[in-house]
Order: sequence, then structure tokens, then C-alpha cells
Amino acid sequence: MIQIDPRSPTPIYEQIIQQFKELCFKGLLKEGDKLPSVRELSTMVIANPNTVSKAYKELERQGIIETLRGRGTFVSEKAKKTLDEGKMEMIKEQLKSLIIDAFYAGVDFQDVHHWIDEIEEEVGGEDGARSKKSDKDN
Amino acid sequence: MIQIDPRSPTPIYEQIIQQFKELCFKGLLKEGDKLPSVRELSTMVIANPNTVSKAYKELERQGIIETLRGRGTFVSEKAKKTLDEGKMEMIKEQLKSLIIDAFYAGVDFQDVHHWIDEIEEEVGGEDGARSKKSDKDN
Amino acid sequence: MIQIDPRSPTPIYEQIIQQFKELCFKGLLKEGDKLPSVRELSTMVIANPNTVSKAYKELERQGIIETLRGRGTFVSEKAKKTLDEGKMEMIKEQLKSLIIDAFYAGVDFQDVHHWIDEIEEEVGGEDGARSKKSDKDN
Amino acid sequence: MIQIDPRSPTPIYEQIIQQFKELCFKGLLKEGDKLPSVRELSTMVIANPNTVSKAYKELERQGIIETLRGRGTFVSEKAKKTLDEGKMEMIKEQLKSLIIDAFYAGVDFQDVHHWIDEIEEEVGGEDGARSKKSDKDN
DNA sequence: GTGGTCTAGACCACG
DNA sequence: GTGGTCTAGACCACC
Repeated sequence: MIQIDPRSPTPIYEQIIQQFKELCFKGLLKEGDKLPSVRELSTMVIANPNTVSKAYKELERQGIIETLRGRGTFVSEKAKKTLDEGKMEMIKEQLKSLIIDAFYAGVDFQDVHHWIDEIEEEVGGEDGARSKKSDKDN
Repeated sequence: MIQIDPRSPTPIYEQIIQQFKELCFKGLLKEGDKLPSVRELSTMVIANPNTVSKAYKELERQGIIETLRGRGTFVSEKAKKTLDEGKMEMIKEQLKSLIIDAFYAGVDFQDVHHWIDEIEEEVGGEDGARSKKSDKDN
Repeated sequence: MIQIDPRSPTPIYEQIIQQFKELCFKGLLKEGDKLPSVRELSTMVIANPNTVSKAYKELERQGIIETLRGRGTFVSEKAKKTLDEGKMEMIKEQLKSLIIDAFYAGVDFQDVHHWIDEIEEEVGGEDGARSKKSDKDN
Repeated sequence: MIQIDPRSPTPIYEQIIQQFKELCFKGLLKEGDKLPSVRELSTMVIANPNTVSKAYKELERQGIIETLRGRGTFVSEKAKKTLDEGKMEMIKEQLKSLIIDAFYAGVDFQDVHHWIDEIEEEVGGEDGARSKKSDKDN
């Protein structure tokens, strides 16, 4: 379910966050689904409970999951899609940097568009979080 | 020319790298142009010379610039665009994460495409590095 | 009567305590009134009986309610108002923290005074526990 | 400067947060002032660096302080006083609970008003963060 | 059983 | 020197 690369430069807790976000986004984890407990996951990925806990806390802070005390951690009912202008600006900046880096790796704007289409296909087939945007498409 | 935000979470040396890359990409810095010396830039942006040096070293490693001993640092003649498969995969992964984050900020795939077009206009109007790719577009 | 939010960061047993205190304070629960049994309340609010029991025990310890074995749990005859210096100091400390937090949320002392007046109106209209203090006001 | 009670039920990191907030609020720590380093403070209060770090992170998240990487931690230039409606509601709820608790400790609304005045005198003498509200008073 | 807090101490990135 | 990350393992509150 979750695959961690301990040798990766990106922190383990970041990897956990990212992968859960992706699972939710793809719809493989649906609203209300229970996540593995901190201890379970920490043994599964051979990480420290603290590290897992940190990831869960951040996911909760972002509104992706919520914890019901004594019962466990669950995918949040309302994956809040707050229109966050500040965050959007940040993401745009990151996107620009990414594209420039991509260019120096031999990729141009067309390729990036294609990549995004690929990601959309890979990810958007399920009726996950993505389905919410279908209103917009109609 | 270079604007540093000491409060930003991205390291200062990364900011320098990024901004020089952007300048080259936009064509505001052309092949053979001289960069400020480490000492000059470090006083200009109020940073530690070590920090600037680190940025220059990384830019040189990436083939964006080259240092001619005793003469200074210059934008590299041929911005080597090694088709680096590994790097492309990495960038693709980053792009996926970015898109997922964007989604949770209330943005969909269509919007991302538009953003990229915006970036292309902002950046691609000049006959900078990008122009080299135009062969591919045709 | 009692509303529990399982998502709230404040423990469920605390929420129960708080809400019963508020009901008594407002006079909606009067001296001698019978409280729901632990089992009743636990099914009503979908909580573990242990949790409800814990709340009742604490309320009893504070002298707000008393249990008559075999008969049930009742609002205590004399809501003992022990002048507890230690507790008062604690509350004062909490109040200070609260005000500082309020400030950073854009609220000043005057506003806090107004809030208290609002709470007084909301809560003090009934002839509940508060009425006992009216001697002091005169 | 900072006094920690390891026996207190409130977590050490909370105590640190609270005390720094109070210092800033009183104006004993002014904008731009340097806070002790994580290591310094952790030895000063006989706590683990992690615990101190956690406190600093939270203070930063709240916009009270900011860290300049490699240089240290400083009182934020702009103690952001975002009018946060949600937070204000939360604080109001806490205030209500506090007042009810206070009542059962033998305190009435008048007393609470007096307490607040006391806190205002204790805290508002300096030209600290509080001074910003003086515009409102005029 | 769950997550939350804390300690002790290691290693790394940044400036 | 600074803070950021992680491990190992303890204790507690809550359900």
C-alpha cells in the first residue's frame, strides 16, 4: 500500500504524506476509510512511530484525514478544497521552476502538457477526489 | 537582478540557482555573459560568500555556467541538454505531487494547463534558451 | 440535550462534563433533577459507557451531581462553591492565556469585556445557579 | 526568562509557547529580537531540544516568530493579527467554559471583569504588541 | 487498542 | 553555529 525509500533524500514523513495524498486523490482511499494505525504503519514501512505520527498530523492539518480519538485515523469526510490564493501562487512558482528544470533535462512545454495528460489518465480513471471536478467539465 | 528572500523556506543557494536558471531560460542572460563574482553577489544579496559559491558550483555542475580561472564566471556556451531519463522521471514525480497539491487547493488539470501556457508566455517570448527547442515544435 | 462532537480535540468526557455544567449553570437542570443513566447517555451520544461514567465521576467529584445507589444520578442539592484559591489562580492564568490568544486573533480587552457581557446575557437570564450569586452583586 | 514546571499537566512545549507569547505580548520581546537557540533554551529549561523545537515551530506557524536559516530564531516583524472568525468563536467557547468553571470556584461575572482589568494592568503597561490596539482606543 | 507527549542522542543541511 | 530529520523507546490520556 505504502512504499518508502529510506535512501531517498525526501524525508520519510514527506513520502508518507505524498503517498496517502495520492491514494486519496486516486480514490483508492475513500472518505471514511480507516488508515493503518501509527504503530501498524511504522512496522510496515520500518520507520519510527514518531515519523509516521508526524506524517499523520500534517495530513490532518491539511484536512485530508481526521483522527477520532481512541478509535483511529480516517480519510476526512470533506476533503476541504479551500480556494487558497496564497497556496496557488506558491504552486505556480514551483511549477515554473519545475518547467525550467525540465527544459534543461531536454523537455519542452509540449512534453509537459503530455506528461500532465498522462498523469490525468493514470490518476483520474477512478472516481476518487478527482470526480469533484467533473462538475466543472460539464 | 537577483532577489533573495531570507525568510523563504527554500535555501538561499537554491534561490540563487533557480533565479539564474530562469534568467538564462528567459534569455536575459545570454551565452558568454559574465556573472557577478562570488564576492560581488554575496554583498549584493547580503548572503554568505560560501552560500553564493555553493550555488555557482551547482550551476557549473549542471553545465549552465562555467568558470574561467582568473577571468570570472560566464554563462556556458552550450547549455548542455543531456536527455537524462532518471531526472525526467524525478521531475514527472514532482509534477504529479504538484498537481495533487494543486487539486487540494481547488485547481484542476485544465487550470494547470492554463498556468503552463501563462508561464510559456511570460518566459518564452524572448529568444532565450527556449528558442533552441523550437526545432522540436515544428 | 447533550451534543458531542467526536472530531473535537477536547476529549468526549470533557465535553460531557462541560455541557452538564453549562446546563446546571443556566438553570436548565435544577437541583434534584435526574440525569440520564450512564447507559442511556452512552447510547444517546454514541460514546463508550466508560467515557460517560468517567464524566459522571468527575462531575460528582466536583460536587455538581450525586449518585444515589440504585436510584440514579441527580443534580446536587447544594452546588458547593468552595472558595478554592488554587483553582482561582489557575483560572486566572488560563484567562490570561486566552486573552493573549484573543489578541493575536485581532481582539482587544474591550472586546473581551463585551464577550463576557454576551455570555452573561445568554446564560444569566434564567434563575439558574447564577442567581445564587446575586447577593454579591447587590 | 522562561520558567518551566515539569510537573505541570500542561505539556512543556505548550508552556514554552505560552510564555513566549506572553513576553511578546507584554513587549519584553520586541520585533526582531533574537530568541535563544534551540540548544540554549533546551539546556536552560532542562528539556529536550526536540521539545523546544516543537514549541518554536508552533510559534512560527502562528506567525509570532520566524527563523532565518542558519542564523537563528527571531520575533516576527509583523505579528500578524489576522481577523480569524473561526478562532474567535473557539476562544469565545473557551471563555464561556472558563467562566462557568470560575463560577463553581466561587467567582462571578464582576470578578471576571476585574481579573481582566488586572491582567490589562499587569500586561499593558509596556509598549508591546498591545500598543497596536491603542489606535482603536483613540 | 488508539494517538499524544517526552527524552536521549544521532546525523544532516544550511550559512 | 543554526534548525530539521530520524530513531529508539518510555509514559500517559482516551476510548
